[in-house]
Order: sequence, then C-alpha cells, then structure tokens
Amino acid sequence: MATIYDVARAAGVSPKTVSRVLNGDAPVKKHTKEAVNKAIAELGYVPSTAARAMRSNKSGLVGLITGAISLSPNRSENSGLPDLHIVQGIQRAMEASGKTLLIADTGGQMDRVPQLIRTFEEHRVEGLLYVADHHRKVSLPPVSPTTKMVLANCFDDKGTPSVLPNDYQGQLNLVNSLISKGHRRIAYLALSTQLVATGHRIAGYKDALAAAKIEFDPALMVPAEIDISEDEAGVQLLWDAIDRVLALPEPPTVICFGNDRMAMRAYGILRSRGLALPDDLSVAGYDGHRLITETLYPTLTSAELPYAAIGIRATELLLGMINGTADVPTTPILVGGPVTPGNSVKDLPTPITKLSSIGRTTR
Amino acid sequence: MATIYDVARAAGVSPKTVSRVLNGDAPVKKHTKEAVNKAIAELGYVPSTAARAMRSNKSGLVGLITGAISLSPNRSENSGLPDLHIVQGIQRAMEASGKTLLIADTGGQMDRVPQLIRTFEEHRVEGLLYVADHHRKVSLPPVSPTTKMVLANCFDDKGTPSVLPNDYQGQLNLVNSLISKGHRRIAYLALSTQLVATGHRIAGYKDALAAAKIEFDPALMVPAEIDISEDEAGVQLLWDAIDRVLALPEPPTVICFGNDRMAMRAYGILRSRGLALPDDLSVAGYDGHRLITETLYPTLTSAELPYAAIGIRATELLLGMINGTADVPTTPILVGGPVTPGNSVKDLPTPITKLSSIGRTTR
DNA sequence: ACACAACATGACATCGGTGTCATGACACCG
DNA sequence: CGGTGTCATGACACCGATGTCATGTTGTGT
Repeated sequence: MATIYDVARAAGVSPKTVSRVLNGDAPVKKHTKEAVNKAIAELGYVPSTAARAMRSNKSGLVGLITGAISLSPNRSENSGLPDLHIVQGIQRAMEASGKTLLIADTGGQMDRVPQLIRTFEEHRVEGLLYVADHHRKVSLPPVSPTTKMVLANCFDDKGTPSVLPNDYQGQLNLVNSLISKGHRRIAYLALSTQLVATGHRIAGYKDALAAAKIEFDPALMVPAEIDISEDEAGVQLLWDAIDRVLALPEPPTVICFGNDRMAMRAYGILRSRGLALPDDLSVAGYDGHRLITETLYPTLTSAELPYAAIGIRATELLLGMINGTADVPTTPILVGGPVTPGNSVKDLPTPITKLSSIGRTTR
Repeated sequence: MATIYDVARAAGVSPKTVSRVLNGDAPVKKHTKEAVNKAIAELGYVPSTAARAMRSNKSGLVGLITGAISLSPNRSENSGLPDLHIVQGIQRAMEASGKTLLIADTGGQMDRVPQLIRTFEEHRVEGLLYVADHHRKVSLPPVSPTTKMVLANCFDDKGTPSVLPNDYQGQLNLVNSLISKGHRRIAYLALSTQLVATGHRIAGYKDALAAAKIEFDPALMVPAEIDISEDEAGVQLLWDAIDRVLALPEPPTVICFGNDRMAMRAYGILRSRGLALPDDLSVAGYDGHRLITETLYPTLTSAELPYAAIGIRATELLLGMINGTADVPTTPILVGGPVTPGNSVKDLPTPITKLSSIGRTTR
C-alpha cells in the first residue's frame, strides 16, 4: 500500500506538502497541488487512519453495543420489534458526522459486554452507545470515566444519559384514537407487569379512558403474569384471556394487545372462534412492527415504537457530548411515536356521543 | 489515556519489556511480570490498536457492506427474509478469529458503496464482505486488487468468490416433503421470474415431481410477472392467482408460495374464502422466516434459507484467503438448508401409493 | 575456575501521518 | 535599495507499539 512518502517522491515534494494538499490546511501552489493529486491518483494512495489517529489522538470511531443483530429476526421472546430500528437510526445520524461506527453484537450474552468494551477502548472510541432490546433497566460494567456513553432504550441507576420510548404517551394516543372511532368498551391484554413499559402503558390506558369520562373496568384489563411465549402454554394463556373478556356480560368492542405478535396470534384464534375482523371485533397492537401490521389481513392498527427516532436522538446527544456542545441531561429523554392506523379497527356508529375531537392521533 | 511508556515508568522497566509481558512473545522474569501487570492495572492501561496496526501493518479489521440493517425490518419489497441472518452468521464466525468487524450499511443506496469502500481502505481492512439482500447478481466498483473479497448471497461476472443459497435443492426438498405426506397435486405460486432464485427453484420443483413420477401441470405453476408488492394491486394479483388454481377441474391439495410473506397473506385470503387450514388446503412458504412461520396459526411449513450458514461459510472463506490457507474457489459455493415443518401441511391418506421413502427432509 | 550458552532486559529505529519551526523566495513600502 | 512581512515549502520530531540487535546476567559442563 502506497504511503504519503511514496506520493511525495512521485510528485517531487515533501511529505508535509502532500499532507497539506490532503487536508487543505495551508496554502499550496496550484501547480504543486496538481502534481500531488496526480501522484495520488496514479499510486492509488489512501491515507491511513491508524497513523492519523495516532498523531492526532482522535480515532473518529464511535462504538455501539447491541444484541439487535444476533437476536432480532428470530428471537422467540415477546420483546418488542426489532431494536434494529434503533441501530438504523444511529447509523443514519452518524453518517453525517463523518465518524465511523464500530458495531459489536453481544450475541445475547451480557457477559461478553466487558470484552466488547475492552475492544472499543483498544480502538480508542470517542463515544459509546448501548442499545437494549426493549425498554428496560440495565447495569453495565464500569467504563473509563472519561468515555462518553449514552443508553438507548434503557436506563441505569448511575445517571448515565439515556433515551427512552414514551410508552405512556403511546398507549394514551392509541386508546384515544379508538375512542375517537366510537369505542367505549376497550379491553387491554397487556404484557407482563414485570416489564418497565407495561406500567407506563397501563397508566396511559387509564388516563385516556378517564379523559373521555369512561369508567375503568378492571375486568377488561388483563396483564400477563408471565411473558407470552411461543409455546403451547403461552398460546393457551392468550386464548383463555380472550375468552374471558369476550364472555363478559358487556363484552369489549375492541381489544388492545400488548404487542403486535400477540395481536397477530389473536387473529388466528379469533377467526377459529368464528369472529370476523374487524366487523365482529376490533383489534389493536403495539410496536408498529411493519412486517406484521402491513401484512396481516386486515392491516393492524398499532402504536408505533419510535425506535429510529430514539437511535437518532441518542446519537445526536452522544455527538454533542463528544464535541462538548451538548450538556449531559440528568433525566431520561422521552421520545413519542405516532399511531399507525390499520383496518383492524372498525368505525363504530356513535349513538348519542357529541362529535368531540378527543385527541385523535395521526402522523 | 495511559501509554506503554507510562506503564514502563511505573513498573521501572523498559517499554519493550512491557510489550513482552503483553504479548508473551519472550520470557520475562516472574517478578518483573508481576510488577508490570500491577502497573497496568493501576493505570488502567489499554494498548492502542492504532499504534499496533501501524507497526505491524495489520489492522485486524474486516469490512462488511450490507443493506441489511437499514432495510430489513420494514422494507416493503418481496425480498427474502432478513439478510441480517447472514450478518449474524458473519459476526459469529468472525468472533472466534479475533478480528474486529467493521460494518457499513448502504442505507439502500448503492451509490454510497464506493465511499464505504474508501473508508474501509483508510482503515486498512484485511478483507471485505459484501452481503446482498437476496440472491442476485451484483456489479461492485473496483477495489484494490490486493484486497480480498467475498460475496455473500450474490455473485458477479468478474469471478469474485461467492457463497450462495442452494435454491434448487431447497425447493426440491420442500416438494419432496410434501410428496412424502401424500400430496400429488402441488401448486406453486412462484416469485418473479426476474429473480435469480426463481429459476433454480422452479427447476427443483419440477425435478422433485419428476422423481416421484408426477406429471408437471403448467396450470399449477404461476410465476409472478412482477414482484408481489404491499399495495392493493399486489394483493389482488395474489388473490387472482389463488382463485385460478383453486378453480381448476382438479384443484391442488397444497399450494407452495414463493415466500413466507405471500403465504402469510394467503392465510387471510383463504380464510375469507371459507377454507380451513390445513384441513381444506395445505400451504407451504419459502425462506423459513421464523417470525412468520412460528407465529402464524397454524405454523407454516417452509424451506429455510440457510442465511446464517452462508454468513459463516463466507467468513471462513475470507479468513482462509487472508491467511493464505484457503485457495480461492472458481465457482460459487452453494449452501443448502433444511425444510422447517409446520402444521400448515396436512398428512394425506395415501391411497395406493407404496411407502417409498422419497427423500423426505428433516433437520 | 573458565568458557560459552541460555536467559533477561534495554536502546534504538520504524510504521505513516502531522504539528512546529525554519528557511528561501518574492512583494511591498518608505 | 534595504527592511519587513507574507507565502510556499521543507526538515524534524512525535504519536505508541514492537522488531532487531546489543548488552548484561546467570547457569552449566569440564
């Protein structure tokens, strides 16, 4: 591989002059510049970031730790939609900065994280991003206190800056949109209460009802005791929960599910019960998992997890911290997302209800 | 950040001795070694890969170019399942090698590839992997001829080493498994004939029939003229195609779809036609897209695209090329995948047929 | 006790860029 | 015409790790 010395020799100038042409940080005579550029082209010279980094003590690298790549497409847990969207947002935001993103995947094993951080430190990354697969609390091994770090989709108790989805607002908007379509008996088959998101979403659900003066009916809200899993037992639980709410004296006109996968599975269950969607019953999901919402028939109404936006926001924050233009936030940054309307929610004739515009959410 | 000189001073030895302790490439007295390790721990010293790379002229980096991260989760085309699995396989295989993977995402814009390659060259990557979103022919910009490169899920006409899914074998195995369940009227709603994979798969379909002495019926094979898209028109085409084969005098007992998404959509269509799956009609997909195959009700039988295996194979090949232990293959390496059995295919009573074991495929 | 090998360690140069300072060539001004 | 400033360029050191070679130290056989 050609070096700056080779170029200098070929162009008949000093290496320093070549450096000046490359970086444009000092005036170079037009004639000289052309000779240098010609030599560069002929030799196919490409400057070495390693040498540059060593001299300047700046790597131009940002590290990203995630499990999104190894887990996303085929994980069987009930976690949200591909956190890969977060990575995607990060990539996009990083691109513009001129820095290079170094991605490390945990492969699902948290115990590999220290090793990955070590590798990043060897590469002298200027900042570190950690992306979790769902809204959760994490506890990361200590990193050099001088290393900037931002958590995306997670938070810790050490006050590390973090960016989170606004689950409260998401469920609130979703329920509002159902109410605006005339629904008043709204069931909610939530995710496990052990998930951080569930608490916020239930609060959003209740507040939306309260704002519309609809009394909260405990029988309509079924939080899953355990995460709904792939296996028969999980399906059975879902089946039972659906049966229970449908058997109520005053059954719901719509069921909100804790995520799109539950809703997707419910499609099959409801149909095998002889119910037509959305004519006999409306359905809504959560996550805005496009593969599901767009491909299901009918398309599924869902609250979108703003994962790309979280990635972008986290990156902007980190880059700001790196060049000192952003001050470190002391509380998590919350990012809201829109409701993705589908055909799974029926427009109910509103009998007497006034045509109030109860916070219907659109893009 | 502490340097090797800081460590040397703290331990009262020369930098070179610290280096020896770090790399274990020469004997160091036990007492000295302990002093050095103590200094390293106290200073939190981490060696700089930049400096190391410069001296040794080896970066320890491998570059990966893909669109998997930006496109996978929400793309609306009919391409296969997440090529992300390939990336995943690459990660896993790379891990063991001690090299660091530098991932660059095209964001779907091929014109960004030269820029990405440039960045990789600046980092002096030792090898380059290119991952395509589906089995296809590509034409990449020229890279330095000394740079090793392997194509995954794609090939070019310059003889660049490549690793591809064995579409012929996949469809053949799938159809064989249907035949072994007693099916003899097997419809095939294929993908666009413009896709490389389609040709191979149709050949596999036909050969499987021929091997079982089932006459090929052109009316049962419907290649999509255009890629089935998300929109209404695409759904309409699928609807029509299904109607056409079901209206045949001798209708199929099973329909193979070109991919799992088509099959997923067909679930809704068939049910709205009043057909029960799999009792009235069996269905099979292609891709082994777990999110779909495992979550649909009933679970979907599908031919698995061996994407992880392709990633692993491509990585092994590249690593072999880098350290000169592997010779460059002149023809594409084909990787086969298993059939993922689901509940969407009914076991037909076999009337007179002999209990031959016609290549039934399992894991 | 002596010669010589094996061992342990250090001095120094080197990798490829770039910051600092010096130097030579002009141009401009009084 | 000499002094001073600007411009264009080069010489040299340095970033951090490591290969090469030299040097000092200890052990071993006779």
